[in-house]
Order: sequence, then C-alpha cells, then structure tokens
Amino acid sequence: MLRHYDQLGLLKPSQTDKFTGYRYYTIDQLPRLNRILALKALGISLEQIAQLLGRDGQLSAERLRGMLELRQAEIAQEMQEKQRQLLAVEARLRQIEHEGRPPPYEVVFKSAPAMVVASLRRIVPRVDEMGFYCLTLYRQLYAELARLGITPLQPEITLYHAQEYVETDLDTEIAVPVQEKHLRSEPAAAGVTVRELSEAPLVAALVYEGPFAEMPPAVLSLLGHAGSHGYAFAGPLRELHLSGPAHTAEGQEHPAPVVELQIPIQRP
Amino acid sequence: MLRHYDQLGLLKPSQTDKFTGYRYYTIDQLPRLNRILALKALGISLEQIAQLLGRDGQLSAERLRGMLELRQAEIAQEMQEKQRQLLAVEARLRQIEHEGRPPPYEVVFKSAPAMVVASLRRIVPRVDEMGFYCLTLYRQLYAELARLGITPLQPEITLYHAQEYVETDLDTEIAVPVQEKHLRSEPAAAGVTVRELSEAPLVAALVYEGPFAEMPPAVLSLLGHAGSHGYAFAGPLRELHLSGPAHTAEGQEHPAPVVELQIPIQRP
DNA sequence: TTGCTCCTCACGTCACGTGAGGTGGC
DNA sequence: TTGCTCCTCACGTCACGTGAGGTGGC
Repeated sequence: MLRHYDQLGLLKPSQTDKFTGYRYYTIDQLPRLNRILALKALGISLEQIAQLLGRDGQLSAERLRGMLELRQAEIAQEMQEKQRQLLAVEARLRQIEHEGRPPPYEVVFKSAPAMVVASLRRIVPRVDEMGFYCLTLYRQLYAELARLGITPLQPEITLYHAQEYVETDLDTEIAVPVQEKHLRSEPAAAGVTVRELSEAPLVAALVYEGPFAEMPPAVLSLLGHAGSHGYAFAGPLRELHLSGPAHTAEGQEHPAPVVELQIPIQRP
Repeated sequence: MLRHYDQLGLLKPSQTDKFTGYRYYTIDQLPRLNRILALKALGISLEQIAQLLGRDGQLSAERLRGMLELRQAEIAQEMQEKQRQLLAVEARLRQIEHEGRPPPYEVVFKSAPAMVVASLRRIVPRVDEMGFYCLTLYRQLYAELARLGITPLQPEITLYHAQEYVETDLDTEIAVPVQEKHLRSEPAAAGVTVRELSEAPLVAALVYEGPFAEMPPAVLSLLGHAGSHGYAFAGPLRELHLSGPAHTAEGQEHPAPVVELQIPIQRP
C-alpha cells in the first residue's frame, strides 16, 4: 500500500536510502496517512483524496464538504442498486422454492418501438382453437398482402386484447409489419386493417423457445413477474414470432419457434 | 459487450464470416443472452455465470440456488458497508456544519499492545499546572532510571486516570516503556513503579501535532467521536509522545510534538 | 466516391495483490 | 552461512470502454 501511495505521489517517504531503496517515514507523516485512510474508508478514490489533501495536507472545508455531499449522493445510489439486487435475488430464490426448478426463461425490461402493421382481428371462442384460428388468419392475411403487392416484414405479432386472463372469447389480432408508406394507401382487402402499432415505452419481455402448446406457463410467469413488481398493465400482450412465420406453407406449425412475449406496463 | 462475451466463450456467435470476421447470431441465442444479462443484473460475475450456464445453457436449480444464497449474503455485507460509509459521511458533514472547518486530525480504531513501563503517579491540582508537573515528573523518572541503569524506550506515555473530564485534581501517571526483564527486578527507587500496561483490544486513536496547550480540543473530539458511536470507555486516556520526549534536557517543552491520543473502548 | 457498420489489436480503468528474482545488515 | 525484511519490475484483477487504423457492401 505504501509503495502504491509513493508511486501515486500521495504519500512519499520523507527519505529513501540511496543504496538500498528502503523507504523511511517520519512520525509526522502519520496524520497524513490517517487522513488518507479515513477518507478512503468513506469510499473516496485515491485520486480525489490527492486533490483534497494537495501537497501540504491542509484540506479546505468547502472542497471537503462538496466531495462529501457528492459521495453521499453516490452512496445513496449504490444502496438503491444493492437493494434492487437483493430483492431480485430473493424473488428468484422464492421462485425456486415454489416451482422446484428455475424457469427456462428470463424476464427483461425494455422499450418496444412503434411500427406499421397490417392486421386481422377476431374473437376466438375457445383457447384450444387458437392454433387453428391463427393458422387460418395468418394464411388469409398473407394471401391478401400478396394480392395487394405488399411485402410482409418480420416478425409476425399476435396481440391478445383481453384485459385479463381468459380462456374463452379471446379478442385476438394477428399482425404483420409492413413498410410505413402503406399506412396512407387505402387497403381494398377484406377485413385487413393497416394501422400503427404504437410505441410501448416500457414492456416486460421474455424470450420463449418451444411448442406453442407449452407457452401458457411462460405467459403466466411474465404476467406474474410484472405484477409482483407492482406494475400495471398498459396494453395488449404481444407475441412476436422471432424465428419467422409460425406456420409453413403446408399448414404445419413450427415445432419449436422462438417467441418473444411482451406486456406493456406502467410504473405504479 | 458481445465481443467480450465471445472472447470469454460465454456467448459465441453461431457463425463468423470467414473473410470479414463479422459476428452473426441467431434468434435462438437470445434466451442465453437474456439469462446472462439477468444473472449479471444480480451482481453475479461473468465467470460464475459461465459456470452456471455451462455449454448447453441449462442451469441446475441446485447450483443456482447455492449461488443465489451466496450472493444474498454478499449483498447483505455490501449493504452494511454502504450503510457504514453513509453514516460516516453524514457524521463528517454535521461536524463541518457545527465547527465551520474540518478538524486537523482523524479518528481511527485499532488495538494497542501490552508493554512494560516504569511510571510515577500523582494528583495534579489544576489543569494549568499540568505542563509544570509533567516536566518535573518526567525529569525525575528519567533520573531514577539512569541511576538504576535501566534504558528508557519510546514512546513516553502520559495516562489520565480520571473517569470523566475534570479540570482539577487530575490523577495523572507518567510512564516510559522499559525492557520486559525489569518487571521482575525490585525497583529500589523513590516512587517509581515498574508494571505491565495491559493490552487494549480496541482503542479510538488520533494523531495530534502541535503545542500541548492546544491539545484539549483534540481530546474532546476523540472522546466525543467514540462516545457518539455508542462506545463505552474502558480505561484511562493514553497520550503517547511519538516524536520523542516531550521536554528537552534544558526543560523546554517540544514546540510542536506529534502525539497519539488513545482511549480504550468497549463495544456497547 | 462517401458514409456506415463492422472488424482487430492494444491500452486504460482502480487499488492494490502476488510472485519472481535480488540485496544489505544482523 | 542463514533468515529476515526490504527492494524492483511486471503481470493480474473485472467487465468492459476507448481510440487507432482498417475493410466490405450499399
């Protein structure tokens, strides 16, 4: 430590043996060392300490006060961060206790940009008919887009407009991003709407990989996670098909698609 | 970040262009990235994350739980440290507010070793006679030691046996360390006691530099500091003359001695 | 031809800690 | 002669950030 402080010029030995290089300190260097250690114990950097102490070791009350107030704010920040970490760690531990094993996905918070989509919206009577409805609707949507000469972009997005978790009469919208210019041109297709899907400044999201049939636990986990952090839902659940269209041309469902689930939220 | 993870082998691109070196990732690498980011947000190191995730990205519930519990304990430690720092910063700020400028010394906590001392003990009637008494007593003590052929060691220590801060009838002991062997030999000198000054496992200490006459504020600061941290005093105040004997042979007081003040304390 | 986005080194951050290899005085 | 304590490099820590200098496709 003393070698380090010597190198930094923070505390130089009062004398150095010319032949052996031994560092010799005098008793009256003790106050300066104590001052350095005391400031260091507050978490102040050596560089800042060097600025405070200067060459003579006198510290101005004003500059010290400024630095302490700065440090006070920093510590508050750091404690908040630790607090956040602690809550998150505890939440994960509880999760493991309850479910026996860690979930195969992670919830992250981010924003989702606005985009222009072509979409179809229907009420799906029962949850177990969702697969069939989506297949049909996406096929119909892609056919209409082809007829209109509009190039579909990626990823497909299925939106669930239900305000809460329901298993019947699901208000479902299937959407495909298109170029912005198509927003103005009147779509002459049956039931196809071209609209802007607005930006979501904050969403809780997770990436799920596996069959659609096994997705509900992931949905519940996402909603539960966001809910348990005290957020309020601020829009329909979005299901992004990141690994491409959910269905092949032959009407086969993708066996293990990569899906991003997003729920727009508001800070409580 | 991705370059770094590539280098560590934590998240390698599924494909790297042979000619340009461009890193290409696939959509199904997203879950692994999210897992990495989620664990990192808990303050877990990349090395530990690599151990947890392994090559396949499956994390065992047991190992995760172990690591989370470890991390939980770490965070608790870190928060305690921050809490300590915050209190210390606040204490220093209050000090500046009250006194207008930072004190020229720092209080540190440490232990003080046991040692054998030769000493004289007297009641000093008034605090303003302390200088004269000490001069006389130290002169007498050194004379007796010389007569007995005992080599005085350093540093001189003055002990104040009063249980509280008083200004009259101060129970004062002046002491000089001597070699351990003198503890057994009967001292045939007038009033000189050879005794063990016991170890103090915990003392609050500060190093003061300046005239003896201006030392009282430092003493009050030390006692106040230890007291305000909730410690109980556990022995007489010790005044170590680090820069050598306080008086010259001619009876002059050292103009700006380096003095270490120690107050033995107990955790509350 | 000009931007743009990617690339590869290589060095810096912060406060020391840790060897490797060496030396003077007891 | 042997320990002991000091010395001087030089590299490692941790998770990237920051240039410098260069490149392929629009």
